[in-house]
Amino acid sequence: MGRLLLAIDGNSLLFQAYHAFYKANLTTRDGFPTGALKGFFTKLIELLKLEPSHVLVAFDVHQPTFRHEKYPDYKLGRKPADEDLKKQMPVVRELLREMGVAVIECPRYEGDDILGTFARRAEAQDLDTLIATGDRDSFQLITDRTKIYYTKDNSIVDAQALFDRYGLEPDRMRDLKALMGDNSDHIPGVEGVGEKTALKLLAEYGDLDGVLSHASEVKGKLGERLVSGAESARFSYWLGTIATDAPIPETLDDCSFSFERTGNAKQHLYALELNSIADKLPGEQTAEQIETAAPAETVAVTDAAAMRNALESLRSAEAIAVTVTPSLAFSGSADRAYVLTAGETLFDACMDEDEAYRMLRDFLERTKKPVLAFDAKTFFHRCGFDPDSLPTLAFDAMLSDYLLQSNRPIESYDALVRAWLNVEHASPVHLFALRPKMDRALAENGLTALLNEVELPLLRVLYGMERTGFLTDERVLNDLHARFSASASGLEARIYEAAGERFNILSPKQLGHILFEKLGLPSGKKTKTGFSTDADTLEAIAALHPIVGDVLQYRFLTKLDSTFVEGMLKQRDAEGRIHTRFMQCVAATGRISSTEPNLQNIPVRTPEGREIRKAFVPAEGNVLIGADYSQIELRLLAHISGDEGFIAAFNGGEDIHARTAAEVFHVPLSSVTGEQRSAAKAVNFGIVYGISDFGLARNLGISVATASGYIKRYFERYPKVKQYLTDSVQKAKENGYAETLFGRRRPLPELSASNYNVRQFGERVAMNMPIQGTAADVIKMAMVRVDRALKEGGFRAKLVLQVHDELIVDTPREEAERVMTLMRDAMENVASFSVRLVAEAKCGESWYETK
DNA sequence: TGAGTCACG
DNA sequence: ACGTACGTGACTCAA
Repeated sequence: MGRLLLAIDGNSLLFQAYHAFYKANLTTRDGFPTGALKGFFTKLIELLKLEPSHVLVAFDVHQPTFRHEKYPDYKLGRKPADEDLKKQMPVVRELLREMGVAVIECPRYEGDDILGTFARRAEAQDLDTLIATGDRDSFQLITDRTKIYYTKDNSIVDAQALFDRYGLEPDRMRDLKALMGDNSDHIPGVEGVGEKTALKLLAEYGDLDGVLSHASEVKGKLGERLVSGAESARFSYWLGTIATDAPIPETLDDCSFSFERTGNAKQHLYALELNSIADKLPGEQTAEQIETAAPAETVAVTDAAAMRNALESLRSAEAIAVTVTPSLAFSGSADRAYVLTAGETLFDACMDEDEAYRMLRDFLERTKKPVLAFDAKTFFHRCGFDPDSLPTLAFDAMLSDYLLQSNRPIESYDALVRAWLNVEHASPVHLFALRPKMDRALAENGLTALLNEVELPLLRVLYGMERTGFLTDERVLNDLHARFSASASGLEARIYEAAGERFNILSPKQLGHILFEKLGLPSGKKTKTGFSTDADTLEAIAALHPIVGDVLQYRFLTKLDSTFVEGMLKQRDAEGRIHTRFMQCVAATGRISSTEPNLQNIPVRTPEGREIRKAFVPAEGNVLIGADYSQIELRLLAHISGDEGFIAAFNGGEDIHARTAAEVFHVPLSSVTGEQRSAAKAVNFGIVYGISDFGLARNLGISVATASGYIKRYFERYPKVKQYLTDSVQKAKENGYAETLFGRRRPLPELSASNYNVRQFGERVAMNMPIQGTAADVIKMAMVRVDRALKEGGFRAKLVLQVHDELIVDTPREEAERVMTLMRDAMENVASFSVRLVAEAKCGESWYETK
C-alpha cells in the first residue's frame, strides 16, 4: 500500500464532535468542558488506524466577516461558537501538536482550501489523500487519488460513490451548488432552484455555463429565474470553489506522521480525564507514573496460611493501606501488595473472604497500626469492627478527594488514582503516594482542619450509627400497610368509576389522557413528554371534578405505602433494625445523605405520613431523643451577612418569620396575620435558596409583581442580607468556587457558562451553598461532639440518625434527661456566632413523639 | 435508563 | 427576551 495523507477538516470535525457530546455535558471534575475534545480525538484515533504516513488538521483562522457589496450577509447568519466549544479550541491545537500532528491555518483561506491545496500537492508527490470532513463542499476535491471520509455518516466517498449519489462528476459539484445554493453557508444560488431542479438542469446541459447559456430556452417561471439569477449563480460558483493552490508555507514534509510520537499527548489527555483516549496512545510511563506505579510485587493470597504469612510480614509496617474495590487488597509498604483471590476455585483450597477480613481486623486490633484507605467506612463494615475498637484512620483518599472536589463525587478508587497519579492499575500501595500529595493539596486550600477535625472523626461516628441501626416495630408497619392499601383500593375503585375505565393511575401518561383528553379538564403546564400531572397542577383543578382529589389522595397513599412502609419492611434485619448507609462524599454542599433506605425523608408534614414515625422505636427499656436546631440556616445567614436587624430579631428570641412579616408588611409584631407570617417564611426560604421574584411568586401563588415587592421591602429592612447575596456571587465569580465559614468549597464552573440559565443557577448556588454548607459543617461538628461527650460521660446512649438539622439518640430511660441536656449543650456551643444557636431536645417512645 | 413525581431538610 | 427557587433518594412507568 502506498503512502497516505490524512487531511482533516478541523472545524467541521470539532463542531460535529461538540454537538455529538453536547447532551452528555462532559467536563473534567473541576468543570472544564471536554465533550468536543472527546469526540474529536476518538474519531482521530479511529482514522489513524488507517496508518497514514502524513496527517494534517486544517483550521479556519478567525477572520473578519467576508463582505460583498451585493451579498453582504454572507456568513453573517452563522451562530457564534458556544462558550464551551471556544474553550476547547486552543486545547485541541495543543493536543494535536503534542501528538505530532501538523496543525495548519492560513489567513484569508478556509480549512477547505488548505485541504484542497494539500490534496493536490500530495498527488504531485504520488500520495493518496483521504479528506475527513462533514462538509459536502469537499466532494469537488475527489479524484482517483483523493477520497472523502464523510463524517456525517462515516462513509468513504470516491468518484463512483459520488456518481451513484448525484449522477455527477466531482467537478460538477460546484455547478450544482451554484444553482441550488446552500443556506448553511449562505450561498445564494438561484432562487427557487433546489437540488432536484439543479440536478435535472445539469443532466440536460452539462455544467453551469451550459445551463446559463441555455436559460432562455427553459420554459416558464424556471427560465425567468435562471435568467435573473445568472449573476447570483456565477457568484455562488465562485464562492463554492475550493482553492487548490493556496500559498501555504507548510510543506507536505511538515505533515509526516508517526503513531509512536503521539504518546507525548498521553499525560495531557489524562489530565483532561480523557482516559479512554489516553489509553490508546503508545508511550512510556512518565517519571511520576514510574514512581507511583504498581508495585514490583503483587502477592496473591489464596488461603488462610498465605493470609497469616502476609500479616506476619506486615509486623514492621508503620501503617497498613487497604482497598476493597472490589476485592480486598492491602499493603504495608510501597514495594509490595497482597491481593485476595477469593471465591472462584471449586476444588483447590481457597481463601474465604469473610475469614480474610476477620483476620485483618484481628491483626489491626492487636497491632494498633493506623490505616490508609479509600472508603474506610466500607472497609470497617467488611471487617466487622466494633465501633469502639476501630483502628486509627490516618488517611481516607475518598474523603480527601471529596473536600478537594466536592462538586462531583469520585466514582471509584481507580478513577481517583488515575486523576491524582496518572496510573492505570490501582493498587493499595498508591495510598502511600496519595497521602502526602493530597495532604499538601488540602493544606494549600485550607482544608486540613475540616478533614482532621470534622470528616475523619465523623466517619467513625457514622460507622457506629450505621452499625447500630434504627429499631423498627414490625406490627406498626404491617398495620399501616393494611390501612394504606385498603384506602388506596377504595380510591382506585372510585377513580375507575369516575373515569369510566380502568387505567394505571400512577402513569402520568395514562392519567393525563384520562383527565385532560377524556374528561376534558383544563391542563396546566406541560412536561417534555406531555401533560404535567404533578400535585400543584392537579390541586389547581381539584374543584372541577371529584376524580382529581381522589387521584391526589391515591398517589399520596401509594407513595407512603410503597416507599416508606413496604420500603422499610424490606430493609429490616433479623432483629428489626434498619441500617441505613450515610453517604459522606455525595452532596455538593457538604451535607451527608442517607441511602438504602433513605431515613432522611421519612414523612412528617402530614398526619397520615407522620404515623410512619411510630414504627421507629428505641431499644428495650430505652427512649428516643430528638434534638434539632431551630432555624439554623437563617441564623447562619444573620451571622454571615452581619445584618444588625436580622441579628437583633434572633437575639430578641422572637419568632423570626413573624418578625420578618412585621418588618416587610410594616405592622406591629402582635398584629401579624397567619397569612403574612407564611408569606414572610417563604421569603426567608427564598433568600436562602437564592431568591427570584418568579420563584417566590410561584411558591406563594401570588403575582410576580407582589413577590417582587416583598423582596424589595425585605432588602430595605435587612440591607446587609442583600449585600451578602451580591457579595457571595461576586466572590464566587472571582474564586471560581463558593465556600462555607469553615472553608469547605464547591467549585462553580456554572458561573462562567455561556447559557444564561446555567449562569443564573450558578448564582443561586453561590448564595445558597455557604449557608446550607455552613449548617452542614456545624451539625457534623455537633455529631462528633455529641458522640464524644456521650462516650466520655459513660452514657449508653447511641446516635442512630441525623436528618440535616436533627439528631436522634437511642438511650436508656434513666439517662434521658441528662442526655437531652448534654445534646442541647453540645449542639448549641459547637461554634460561636453573632447569633446564638438554639437546639431543642424532646424524648419519647417513638420517633413520632420526639417532635 | 430517563423522566416524572414526591418524601425530607 | 428569557425561564427560575437550594440540597438529597426512592419508586413507578415507558421506552
